[in-house]
Amino acid sequence: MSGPHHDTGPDGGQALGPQQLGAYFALMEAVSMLQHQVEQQLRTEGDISYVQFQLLARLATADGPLTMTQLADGVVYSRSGLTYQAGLLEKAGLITRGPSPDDERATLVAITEDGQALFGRVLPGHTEVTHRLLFEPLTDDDVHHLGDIMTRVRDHMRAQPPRSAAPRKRRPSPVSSPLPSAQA
Amino acid sequence: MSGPHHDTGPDGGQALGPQQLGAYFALMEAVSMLQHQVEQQLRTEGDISYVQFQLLARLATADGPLTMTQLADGVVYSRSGLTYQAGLLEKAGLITRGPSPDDERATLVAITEDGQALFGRVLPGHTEVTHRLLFEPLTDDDVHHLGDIMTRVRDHMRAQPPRSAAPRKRRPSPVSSPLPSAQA
DNA sequence: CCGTCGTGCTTCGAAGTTGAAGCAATTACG
DNA sequence: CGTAATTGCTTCAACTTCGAAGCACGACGG
Repeated sequence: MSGPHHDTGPDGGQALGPQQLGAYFALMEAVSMLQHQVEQQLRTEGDISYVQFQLLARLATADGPLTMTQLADGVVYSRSGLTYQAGLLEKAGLITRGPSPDDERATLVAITEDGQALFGRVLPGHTEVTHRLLFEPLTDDDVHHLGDIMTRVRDHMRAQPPRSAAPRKRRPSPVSSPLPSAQA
Repeated sequence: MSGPHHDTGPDGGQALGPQQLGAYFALMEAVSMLQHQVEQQLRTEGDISYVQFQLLARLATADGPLTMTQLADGVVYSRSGLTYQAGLLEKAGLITRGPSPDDERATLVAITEDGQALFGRVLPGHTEVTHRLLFEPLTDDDVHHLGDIMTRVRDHMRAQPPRSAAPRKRRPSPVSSPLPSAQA
């Protein structure tokens, strides 16, 4: 058993072994395919994108309204992207945006009944696709391993310091993600 | 085509257990973060996108020139996307496009020396990022498991018949902005 | 109070992706 | 051969995303 060795290679770079290359490629391709299929399903059944689904999911499982910043965390990389998507969702009547009583510069976002209804309508299909494509060929043991491995990787990545200076101060309030968060 | 009938609930959906949910979320978030970091590195060191890197990689490791279709396979989901990217790469002098002697409608794409040089220049950084973010917290055993699991998942997905095989079109309403609040 | 800085969100322009439509070459089939 | 269906690629319009710049509010320090 070897530990998590990460020696710097003799050539200055880190060479990836065949085992690692295979894992890397399979991982990226499989996730890419899964994402694509999930998008198809969400578009077909609910006419929403994966990003919009994630936003609805966050709002549906949150206790109350969220600010734009809280909502964006882990779903999109830019605030402007969230502004755009929130505009679409609001226009569709799935969410509402209103000023915060405390901070008038903040915008509180809440899910509407239509939004919850839509979320409930597409969730089974989402689950079905995920199950059929991802979990069907896996044993319980595999799932356990996968979760353990990817959780460790994710936490490791989160702990990595940003390569460049933070353009703006980050909000260190990591909310327990009850729903899919694509990235931080 | 109806899949496996493992009906576990009255709503016809497959419920995902906590173990599966955790694995799913960690998987998606970790890959998303990894992709983002890789894009940053490629943009910084070589001024190319991840897609462009993948295309160069395919050409660099292929025996000879590839057709557009062969090149697109597994990298982009639309042919037009490849046309666009190939245009950029050709303009940058990294690849060449020419007609095929056999099929005159086909376009053969080959990598130039500049393209190979650029690929060789950014590859170490790519490897380094992948190693640092993905493999550093993993043991050799983990990598083996991950590769095994994801390879099975990928092959399983590849074997899945396209959803558009037989069924007729149901509702071709490609509305993206105005989300229909259709009360089913 | 008042000026300054930091924070929350939006607007704007640039770049990339997709699906549908279109064109040219090839193959299938009488 | 001759016509029709198919294949390979490109063009085009619509949509999405991001980063930089901008606006408005809130927190401090004088």
